[in-house]
Amino acid sequence: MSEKLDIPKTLKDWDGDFGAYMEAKEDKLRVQFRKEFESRKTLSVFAGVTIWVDGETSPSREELRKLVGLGGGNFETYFSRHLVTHIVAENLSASKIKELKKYRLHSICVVRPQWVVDSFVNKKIQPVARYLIPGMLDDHQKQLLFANKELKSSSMETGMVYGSSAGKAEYHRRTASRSTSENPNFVRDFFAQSRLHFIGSFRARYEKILARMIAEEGTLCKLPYDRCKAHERIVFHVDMDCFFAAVSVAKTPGLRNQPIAVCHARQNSEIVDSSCEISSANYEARAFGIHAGMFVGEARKLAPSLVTVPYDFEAYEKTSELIYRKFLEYAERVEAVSVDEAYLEMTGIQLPLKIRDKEICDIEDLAKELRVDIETVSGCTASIGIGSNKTLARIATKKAKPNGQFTIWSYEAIEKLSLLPVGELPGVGWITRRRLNSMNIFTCQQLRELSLETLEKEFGKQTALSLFETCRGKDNRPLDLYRPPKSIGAEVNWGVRFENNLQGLEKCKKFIMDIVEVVCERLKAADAKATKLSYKVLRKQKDAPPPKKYLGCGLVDEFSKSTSLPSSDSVMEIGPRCLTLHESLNVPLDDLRGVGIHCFGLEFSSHYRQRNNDITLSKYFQIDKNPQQLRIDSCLRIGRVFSKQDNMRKDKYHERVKDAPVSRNSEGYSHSLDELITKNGWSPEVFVQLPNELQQELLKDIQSSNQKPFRENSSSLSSSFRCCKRSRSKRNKENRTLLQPTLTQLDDIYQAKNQGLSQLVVAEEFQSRSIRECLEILQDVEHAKKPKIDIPCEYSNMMNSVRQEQEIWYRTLHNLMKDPFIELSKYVRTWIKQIEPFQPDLRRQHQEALFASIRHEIEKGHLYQVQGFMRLLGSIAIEYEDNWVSCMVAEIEEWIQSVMHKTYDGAVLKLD
DNA sequence: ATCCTCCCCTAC
DNA sequence: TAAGGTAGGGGAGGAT
Repeated sequence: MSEKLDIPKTLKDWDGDFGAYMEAKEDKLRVQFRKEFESRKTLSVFAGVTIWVDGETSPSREELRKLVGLGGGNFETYFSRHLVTHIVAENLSASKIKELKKYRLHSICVVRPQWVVDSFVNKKIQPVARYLIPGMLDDHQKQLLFANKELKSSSMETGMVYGSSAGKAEYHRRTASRSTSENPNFVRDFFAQSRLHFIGSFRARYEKILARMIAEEGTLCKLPYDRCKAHERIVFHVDMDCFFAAVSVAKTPGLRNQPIAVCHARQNSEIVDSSCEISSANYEARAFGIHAGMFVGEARKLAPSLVTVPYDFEAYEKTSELIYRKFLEYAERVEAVSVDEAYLEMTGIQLPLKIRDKEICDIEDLAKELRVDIETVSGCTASIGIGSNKTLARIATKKAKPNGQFTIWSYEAIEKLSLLPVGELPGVGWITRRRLNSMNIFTCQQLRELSLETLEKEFGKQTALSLFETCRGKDNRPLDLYRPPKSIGAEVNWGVRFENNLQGLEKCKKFIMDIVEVVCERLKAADAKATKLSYKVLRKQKDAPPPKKYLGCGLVDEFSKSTSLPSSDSVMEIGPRCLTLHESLNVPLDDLRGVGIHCFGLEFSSHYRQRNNDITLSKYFQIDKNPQQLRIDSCLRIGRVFSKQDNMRKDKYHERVKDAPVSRNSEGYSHSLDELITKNGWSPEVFVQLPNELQQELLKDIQSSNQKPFRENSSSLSSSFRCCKRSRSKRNKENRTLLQPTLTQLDDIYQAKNQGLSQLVVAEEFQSRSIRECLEILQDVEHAKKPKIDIPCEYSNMMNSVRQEQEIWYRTLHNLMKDPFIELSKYVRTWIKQIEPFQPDLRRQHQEALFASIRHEIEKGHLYQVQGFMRLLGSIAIEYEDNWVSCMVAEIEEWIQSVMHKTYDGAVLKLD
C-alpha cells in the first residue's frame, strides 16, 4: 500500500489544484519550447517524435532537448504515456528497467541518447535497434522493432491522436483488447453487441413498432369480440421456443436438427475455455445438458459437435414484428412482454368462427391455429399457455413447451398447481426459492399451507400477498397495453478497467460521459426530462479473485447515490452531476467494475402527449367505443391503482372481479364507482368518456380528499405531475437560500477555468450550485424577466464571463460527443455490404465519396473517435481477409494517417 | 405517519 | 477472448 501513495485514489484527489496546476505548467513549457525553436527549426527529422529524458544522460538533457527542437520534434518535461514516443535513457537500474518495461505495452521505445544525436547528424531517423538498452530487449520489443522497420520512418511520424506509432495500432489490432481502457468507442460498441441490452430495451422500442404496424394496416384484429357477452376471462400467454436459436435456424436451414447455441464466440475459435455466454440453445443442444447462461467452453465439453451461431438482432426484431402482427390479428388487446413473448386478452371471443374457411369451435382450436400461423410467418414455433388470468396462462406456457399448448382454468388451478415446484411460480426467483426451500417448502401445495401472516413475517407485506395469491392461481391484473416509462437509464458492468493514474482518470471521465450521453439520447427519444438522477457503481470486492468471465466484473459490491435535478435531458446538466456523484462514492479507479446511470421523476413534453394521443395509437389504446365496455376496462385498470396500498379496497375489488363472469362483476363494481363519482358532483357518463389516465388521476384526487392517500408511483402520470410540482418548490427554496454568491465565490469559479472536464469537476465541487443558480438568473435577465434577486452590476458581468466559458466548454464537449465517426462506425459494415456487388470502378467511386466525407469531417476537427473508427476498419479487414475490402481498408487507413498528420497540430489545439 | 434513499429481487 | 442490460416493485431503516 505504501507504493500506492503517489497514485490517485479517487477522481477527487487528482481534480484538485494539483492536477490543474500541473497541466497549466506543462502547457506553458510546451508553448515555451515551440516558441524557442519555431524560427530556428532547420530540419524535420524528428517530426512526430516526442522524447522524454529519464535521469542523467550524456549528452545532457538540455542538449537533447535542443537537438530534438531543432529537428522539428517535441520534448516533454514530464512523462506522459499519451504524448511520448521515445524515452531516452542510459545506465538504468534494475528497478527502473522494470518500471519502464510496462511502457513497451504502449509501443514506446526506450533508446539511448546516441539515437537522438545520430538521427540528427544523419538528418534521418535511425532504426532504433542499435540504440536499445540492454535488459530492455525481449520478444515483444523485437517484434515491435520489426514492425517499426517495416513501416520505416513513417511509423515514427504518426500523430498522438492516432497513437504513438503505427506499431502501436498494429499491436492494438492484434490483441484487439476491448476494455474501456483500450477502446475509446467502448460504450457504443458494447451496447451494439449486448444481448441483454437488446432484450432490456425492447419495451422502449415497442411503442414505435406498434405505431408503425397500425399505421400500415389500420385496425389489425380480425376476430369478433364482444366483451359484454363474456362468461369468463381468457388470457393467452404466447412464448416463442428458444427464440434466438430458432430465428437463426429459420434463416439457415442447414442448421436444422443440429445442436446450436447463440453466442458471441466464433465457430472455429481455438479458445477451448471460452467464457462466452450462451444466450439461447435449441432443444437439440439442450439434450446434451446445454442451457442459456452456460459458458461456451463448458458447453463444448458436453457437446463437441455444438454449432455456435452469432447474434442477429436485426432478424430478431423483424421476426418479432411478424409475430406481433399475428398477435394483433387475433386479439384487440396485446400486452408486450418481450421481443418473443406477449399476453393476449381473449375474453369475449365469439366462437365458433372461421379462419380461412376453417371452422374454429373452441379456444384450444384457436390457440392451435395461432401457433400454426406464427410458424408460417416466422418459421419459428411458439407455445401457448391458456388460462383464466395472466399468472395461470404464464404457468401453463411452461408446461406447454416446446411447440405445444396447455390450459389452466381457475377452477382447476388448485389441483393443477399442487405439485408445481415453488420456483416455477412467476415472481419466485432463486433467492425466494432458496428461502422457501429452507423453510421446507418445495411445492405450491406446501406453500398454500402457510398463513399470510407467516409469509408477511418472512417476506414483507406485498411480497407475501403476491406469493399467497400466486400459489392459489389468483391474479386480477389486467393487461398493460402500454405504460409510459417511470425511469430511463443505462449501465455498463462489463469490460470496465481503468489504470490508477491520470490517463486512467481521463478515460474514466470520458467513459462516464459516454454513458450519460446514451442516457440523454434515450430520454430525448422518449420525449422525457428527468428530475431525479441515480448513479451506481460496482466496486471490486477486496481480494476478489480474477473474474471467471473474460473482462467480467467479478465479485463486486454495489453502491449508489441519487440526487434531484432541474428537469433536464441534457448531457451538460446531467454529466457534471454524475461526475460529482461518482466522486462522492470514492471508488479507486482500478477497483471500478461498472457504472449505471438512471433517471427518474420523468416529465413528458406536450409533444409526447400529442403523439400518444394521435389517431392511430389512440385507436389501439382506446379501442372500446361502447361505454359499457369502457366501464369494464376502467374497472380492471382501476383495480391496479387500488391494489397497492389500500388492501381493504383491494379485497373488495377481489371479491367483485375475481374469477366469476366479468360482466356481472364489473357492473357491481361500476356501481360503487358511480357512487364515488356522483358523490364528488361529477357525471358518471362524462367520467366514463374520459381517457383512462385522466380517470385514474381524478380517482386519486377523490381518494386523497377522502384522506386515503396513495403511493405516488401508483400512477405514473400523477407522479410526474407531483414530482414536477415538488421539484419546483424545492428549487424555489434553494433559490432563497443559495442565490447570494459572494464576489469571492464568483471569482473562484471564474478562476477555475472551465476548459476541461477536470476543471469542471473542480468548479462543481467548489460551487456547483452557485454556477447553476447564476445561469438561471442570467436566463431570467435574458428573457427580460425580473431576476429573483437584485444583482449588482459587477456580479452580472462576472457571471457573464462564467457563462461564456462554460458554454465554450460545453460546446467542445458536445462536439466531442457528436463525433461523426461514431455514426460512420455504425454504418460502415452496411456500406461495405451495399457496394460489394458493384463493379470495381463503381466501387471506386463510392470509396472516393467516403474519402471525401472523412476528409471533410477531419477538417472540421472531428478527430476524437477516429481511433475507434480505424480500429473497426482493422477488424473488418481481418474478417474479409484477402479481397477488395481489405485493400480498400488499407488504403483508407494509410490515407487517414496522412491526413491526420497534416491536420495534427490544428487538431491538438482544438482538442486542448 | 410518511417520505426518501439505498439497496434487493425479479423478469425478459 | 467478449460485449454481465433495463425496468419495475418492494423493503429496511433513517429523516422529517
